[in-house]
Amino acid sequence: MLDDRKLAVLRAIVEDFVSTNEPVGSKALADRHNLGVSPATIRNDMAVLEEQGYIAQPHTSAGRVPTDKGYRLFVDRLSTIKPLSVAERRAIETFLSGAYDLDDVVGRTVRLLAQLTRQVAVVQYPSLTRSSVRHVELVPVAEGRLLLVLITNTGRVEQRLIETPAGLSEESIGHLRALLNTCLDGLGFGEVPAAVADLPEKVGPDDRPVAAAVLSVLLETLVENHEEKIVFAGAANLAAVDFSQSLREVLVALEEQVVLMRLLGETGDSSTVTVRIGTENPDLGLRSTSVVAADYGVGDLTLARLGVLGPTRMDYPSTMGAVRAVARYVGQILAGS
Amino acid sequence: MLDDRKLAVLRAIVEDFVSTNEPVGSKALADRHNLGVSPATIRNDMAVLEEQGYIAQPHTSAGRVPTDKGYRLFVDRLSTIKPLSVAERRAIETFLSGAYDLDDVVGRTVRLLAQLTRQVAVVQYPSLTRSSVRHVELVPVAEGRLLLVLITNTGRVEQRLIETPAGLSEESIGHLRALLNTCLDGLGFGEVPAAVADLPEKVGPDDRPVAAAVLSVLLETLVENHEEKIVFAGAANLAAVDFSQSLREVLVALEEQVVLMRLLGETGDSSTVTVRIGTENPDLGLRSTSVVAADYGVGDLTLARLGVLGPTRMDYPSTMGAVRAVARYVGQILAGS
DNA sequence: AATTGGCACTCCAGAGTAAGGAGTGCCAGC
DNA sequence: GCTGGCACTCCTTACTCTGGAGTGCCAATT
Repeated sequence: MLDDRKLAVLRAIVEDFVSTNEPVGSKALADRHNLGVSPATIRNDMAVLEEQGYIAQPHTSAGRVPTDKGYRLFVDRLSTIKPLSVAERRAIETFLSGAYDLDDVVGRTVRLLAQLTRQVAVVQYPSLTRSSVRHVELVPVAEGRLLLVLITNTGRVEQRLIETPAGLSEESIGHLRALLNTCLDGLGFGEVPAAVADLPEKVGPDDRPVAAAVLSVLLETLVENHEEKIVFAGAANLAAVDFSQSLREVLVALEEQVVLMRLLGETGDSSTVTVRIGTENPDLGLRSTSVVAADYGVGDLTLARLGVLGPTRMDYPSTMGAVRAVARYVGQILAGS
Repeated sequence: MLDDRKLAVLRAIVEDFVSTNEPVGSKALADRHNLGVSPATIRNDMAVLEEQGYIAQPHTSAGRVPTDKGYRLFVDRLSTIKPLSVAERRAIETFLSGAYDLDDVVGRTVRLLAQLTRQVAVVQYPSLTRSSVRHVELVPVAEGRLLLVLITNTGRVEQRLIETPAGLSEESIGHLRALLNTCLDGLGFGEVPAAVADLPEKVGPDDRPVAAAVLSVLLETLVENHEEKIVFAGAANLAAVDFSQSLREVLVALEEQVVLMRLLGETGDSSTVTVRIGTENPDLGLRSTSVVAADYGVGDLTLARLGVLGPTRMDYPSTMGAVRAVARYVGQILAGS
């Protein structure tokens, strides 16, 4: 349907439009890229591309602009991921290796990615459902209140307050803590519910209510797992692009954890980097943005996702390169710690 | 120098400009506020106010706009903090009391404040320097790496990775943990350095290097305290106001922890709510914004600050009311947990 | 002495008009 | 199937013009 030259024209249109942000016409194309044909021929090709929905004109007698469908074709068949330069790789490495805990790793990653791509970066914390228990701690913080602290193998630390019956002895707490740790150490979070089911029966009758309270909070934290932690950075980069009135919508979307989660999408179908373009996004406020995302993890184990959000009119090859590289380095850093 | 009527005129100008965002003229003033005098008289007063630098005109033959100096006078002498409505108070209370840990309290607070004021809210985590140690935990996460987890009386949980010599026994770790806890429990963070100074001497010779490593990380975390944690929310509200090109600058400033810290300013000079107007701010990118901030804490103990950032042209009385109210409620919530 | 109405003046905002130019679609010729 | 030519469209920019809001000043009034 589309011969090679038409594809080349589409590629040229995307590249020019991305770099100039202005509708591109047949003459400019013929000048800047040596396609070996005249503007008139290009016009004919453009007419076909437009008919098939890959490009559109803002108004009669203007140049052409890629549609979402056009970008999609570009990403799928007309471009290759652009590897980062050596200097960039080195910068990533040194910047990330300075991190001293998980919060810091995630914080540095998200800032790094935002700076590298000059867009908004989004990073999800290593998912609880794919982690395992390293240690459980119970700390009394006040009469009738315990702090449950949960440390995962990925270094993530979860904390949760528990209301307990008054008059709980130090000894009972110690006992419970020991029980929990022997029960749970090293367990994947999926296995936790089964492992702790009979916990109340293992403690003295007086401590049953406490055990039950701790258990319910524990399960709530892990299994329902309703608060996947996720952060973003680089909002300022949005203001640089001309988003006109939709900037507000984008900012609103970014502040909603839920939207952010949906944005990164399901963890990948094996392909390294996934791209969502414009209306392919689930959220209405983000019709004119694209998301480039990838899984990251240690070895074969996928921990979570990270990505970049920007205007549909973005430099996909470079952005995909940056996302892929950062995802790999984060994996390495996490593996090392 | 400025009689009552001139002050009334200034107040009217500020109020009208804040609500309409347009330069206000003498006629409009005479119509909307019953000042009991004619527009001509008001014009004379305005000429005086302008001469003294309280108001300015964008261009000849336009209405007047308050200057930073004008807002300052308004805040200091012409307005009173506007208490929140009962409904608003109740909403705050229920919203905040649903929080289940410190992260959650801070997160809810910042979102609440942003929503309440329709501006950007900034909340600092309870300062480490004013907290005390509740519990110290050492968890091995891999060969040669320990995770130091520190729990404060305010419920804040700090984590930090420690590189240790290899071949550390479970027993040594347990010993060190016990030592740390007995040394430090209940101590204010200012007292920590002195208390742990002789720690290496209390452990066996083999464990000295580990003890030293733990100690240096601990001190680094607490005393240097170089990373005051601080969060913001409501960036989307910035887009609603017309910040023209400076929006980018403001967003950039917001993403810098350091700038954010300076923004909230020193912990208060006893007055409940402090206001920084336009050029009074330390940061250049924020010349056209104002910051309304307050301390929060439990009882007499100040823990940290929170506040709101918006255009200089903001509704100061309401914003101050919201900041004051939220600061109080956060204190109550923290006291209760 | 303070206040007021009148008046000429300034200057922005918005609407209308015109010229320029980039780009298109179509067609006939190669 | 490609190309050059040509008429046409319509955006962009600049310019002009007018209406109106607002000012500053002054002479009259209280």
